[in-house]
Amino acid sequence: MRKYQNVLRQCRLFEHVSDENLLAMLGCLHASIQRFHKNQMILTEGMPASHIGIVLSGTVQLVRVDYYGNRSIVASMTASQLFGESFVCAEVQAIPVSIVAAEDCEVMLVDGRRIVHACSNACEFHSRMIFNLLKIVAAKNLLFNQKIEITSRRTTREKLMTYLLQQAKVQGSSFVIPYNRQELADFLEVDRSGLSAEISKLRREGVLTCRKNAFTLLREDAEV
Amino acid sequence: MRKYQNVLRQCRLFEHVSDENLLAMLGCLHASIQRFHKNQMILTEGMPASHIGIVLSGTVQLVRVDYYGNRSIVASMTASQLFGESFVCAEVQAIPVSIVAAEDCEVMLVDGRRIVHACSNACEFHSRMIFNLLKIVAAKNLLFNQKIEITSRRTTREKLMTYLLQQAKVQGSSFVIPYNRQELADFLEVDRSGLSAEISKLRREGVLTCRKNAFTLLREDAEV
DNA sequence: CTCCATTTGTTGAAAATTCAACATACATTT
DNA sequence: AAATGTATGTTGAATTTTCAACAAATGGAG
Repeated sequence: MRKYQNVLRQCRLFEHVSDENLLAMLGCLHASIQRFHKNQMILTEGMPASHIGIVLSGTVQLVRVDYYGNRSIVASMTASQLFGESFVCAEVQAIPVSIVAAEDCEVMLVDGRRIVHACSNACEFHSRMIFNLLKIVAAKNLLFNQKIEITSRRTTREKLMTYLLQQAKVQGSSFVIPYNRQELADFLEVDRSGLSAEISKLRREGVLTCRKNAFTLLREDAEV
Repeated sequence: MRKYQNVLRQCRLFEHVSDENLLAMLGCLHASIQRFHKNQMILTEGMPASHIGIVLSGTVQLVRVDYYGNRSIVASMTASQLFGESFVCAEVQAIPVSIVAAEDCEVMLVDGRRIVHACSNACEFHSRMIFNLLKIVAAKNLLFNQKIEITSRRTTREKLMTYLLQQAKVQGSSFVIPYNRQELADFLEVDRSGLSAEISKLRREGVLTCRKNAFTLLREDAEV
């Protein structure tokens, strides 16, 4: 566990928790560390919502695959970020999405019900964790809002620019995105080839430059 | 306040709170009741996130209007439901959406920071409310997931059917939706005329019947 | 370095959406 | 009952997306 202490300290779930207490809490939560290879399922749609995951290394994606096999990427999480917490907190029977390893990764799984339900050990950090969880889940809500802002746009160009401008707002006009072209298309909910064409067009128009996943916005005034 | 006790008792924010304590808490939260007419703004995009609203009567909508005036309805809330809580809990500077009265309505506004920040009165129900808030915010998260399931579909028909099947799952095959045609289009993020055309087509195909906002699904096996 | 597999870019045809304009239905008021 | 305003349905043209197929580029492995 010690090996992961730095990542865990970054995790907002343990904000304002001292290192020694952290280890005690992990025991209380039945924490276990697991490794997953790229494309492996971590949590599968339909499973009961019992565990909360903490990404220790690598990247995991929240994905939904419909009846026809169309993949849709809802969100992407990297080191120190949580997944599955909303399903546990809302006490759903079956989780409505899957969590997949986007690359080789390590995750810590904890028994979510030990957080949400009363802790029999009367663990004094229980309420601190609930408070932290509230902030985390609320922040996810904002992420969903951003995602809806994107998908509410009607054209591929508008969706792409809305996403890129969101990123530029946080990271500055040069930034790296966590998606390759196919993944970006699955996140923006558009056709990959159409997306590639649109990126080329924006490049020709001098709105942006990009090299793989690294984008630079040149004229942020460009009409979205 | 007494007049609204029934609605407030329904509100999950006050779950496991006795009536007498409820009144005390409302004082602690600086609760005020306000009336809004149809189409009036309750909270406007860009405002600081300070208040949590509880719908007492009528319907409010979470909307986003883009640069070109295209309206997008993110969600709709009725009596006893909360709005604005995620923005307060996530401590954002400016709220990213607006809250509008979809019809004449009454709402209770409470000072959200009094919930999220330490209560100086050491109010003993503070932690109970935080716990309730966690469940509410997590449940909203699931709603967003449903919304994304809808908007991730590519065609108007698929978006509509996804929404109707979601409703049928909860309410049974006959149900009333909280949207007129234009609002439904703004919620599904599609063109209104195209939506009308698709509804007519589904009607002709014998997949559903509808009268205004009341829908009945006839063949739920219909391919989405 | 070459080969192979994967990713990204390009293109044209088919399908679907959007847009605008109008027709019809519905509800309310005068 | 007529008139008015709003909501809903219909249609065709223009735009955009999707789909499929292929070309080009990239990145590792041997």
